[in-house]
Amino acid sequence: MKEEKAESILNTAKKMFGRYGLQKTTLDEIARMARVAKATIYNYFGSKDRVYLEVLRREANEIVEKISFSVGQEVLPGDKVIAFARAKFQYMRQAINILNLDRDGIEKVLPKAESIRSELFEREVDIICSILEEGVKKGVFYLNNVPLAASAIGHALRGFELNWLVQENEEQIEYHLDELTNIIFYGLVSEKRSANA
Amino acid sequence: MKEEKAESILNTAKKMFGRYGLQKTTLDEIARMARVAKATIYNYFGSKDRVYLEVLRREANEIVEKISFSVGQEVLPGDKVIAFARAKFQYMRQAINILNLDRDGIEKVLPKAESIRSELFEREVDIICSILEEGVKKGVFYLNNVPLAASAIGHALRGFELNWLVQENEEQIEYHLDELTNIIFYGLVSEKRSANA
DNA sequence: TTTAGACTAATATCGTTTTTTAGTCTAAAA
DNA sequence: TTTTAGACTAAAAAACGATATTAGTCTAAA
Repeated sequence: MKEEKAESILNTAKKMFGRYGLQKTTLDEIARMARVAKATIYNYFGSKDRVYLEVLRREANEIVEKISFSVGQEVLPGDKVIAFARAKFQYMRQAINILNLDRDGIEKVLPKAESIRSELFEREVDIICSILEEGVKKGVFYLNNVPLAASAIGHALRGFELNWLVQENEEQIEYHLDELTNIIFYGLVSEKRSANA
Repeated sequence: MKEEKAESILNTAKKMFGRYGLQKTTLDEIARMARVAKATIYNYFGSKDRVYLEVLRREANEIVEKISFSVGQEVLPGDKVIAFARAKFQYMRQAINILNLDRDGIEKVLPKAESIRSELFEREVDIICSILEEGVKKGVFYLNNVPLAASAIGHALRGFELNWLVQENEEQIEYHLDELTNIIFYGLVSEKRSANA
């Protein structure tokens, strides 16, 4: 029941996979770096792929967790939307392996890995969905089809996510994201505006 | 001055590159399929890369042209935004090589090719920009920073573009796109709504 | 339980040979 | 003049076999 062993293995694996990728990282190296026997890794995870998938799974969970926390800090649905967007982009940075996953096009990598990626997307949409639902219930948002709207916003945010991998300047992302949330709030045709940049 | 030769070469090249990619397509094949001598291709284009880049350039131009036309058909700025989104996704389908370009992650391909891709993005943003500008001038859109808003919308649409490569069902895209434009118009906080799905 | 380490079978790497292909050239045909 | 077929070269890619790594197993000791 030495949980710390598994912990140590996964932390090391996360770093190594993040730096060198799935192929170029060997279990012998991970074992050496994590100061455990290779057999121990097999005891816990059974295969190299499952170590990798577990790393991805934890990254996804961590992101969802952190986003949920940030959203939970806010009270007003509007603030929650903004918190969501900010948190997502801030914490995505730490999910190196998930990030590399769609930098590499996903193709060659395990199908399971892609499903974790798309599951993350759906969980994000779920969070957006519940924010929107709350907003509608409170009478501050007006939407015909909440799940559809959530999904659309989710897709829109993906555009930033993927471009951001190339773009380096964090400020640019901030600006654009602010403008997008602004539009999402008030639309193009409303006179109401939040504080301008 | 036999323009038709160049035309034939480019049409054939577009098909072959689209089907087999840059690497797996040989100039000998293109020459054979286009019923011209290989030397003729070199007369016109000078190198294989330049043939490929010319194909990309034409695809980009065609898209911009078709989008501009579709947008031009509409009078109201709101309709123009919708026309833009629809046209973009409809005609992107035909730009096979540009599409493959970011399916393959762009990495391995020529740097010039990427610049054509990002140039296309900027031209699209320019179109959106002028639509928004017109809307603001006519008093139907309200925006602090038009270019920023245009860029944000452009990024948002990229999210669909990239996801759509994986998703097969065209209808889904339609639905989501409709919802997104709806949000972009009226925002989350406005009671005004267009006809619902 | 964990460990070090030996072990195997599959996979990847590497260096070499062979083939393909981008790009050039020429002389004839259009 | 321009285009063509085809020969040609140099460079890159594919094929291939030999070598080395590495995923995964097993064992006996700690």
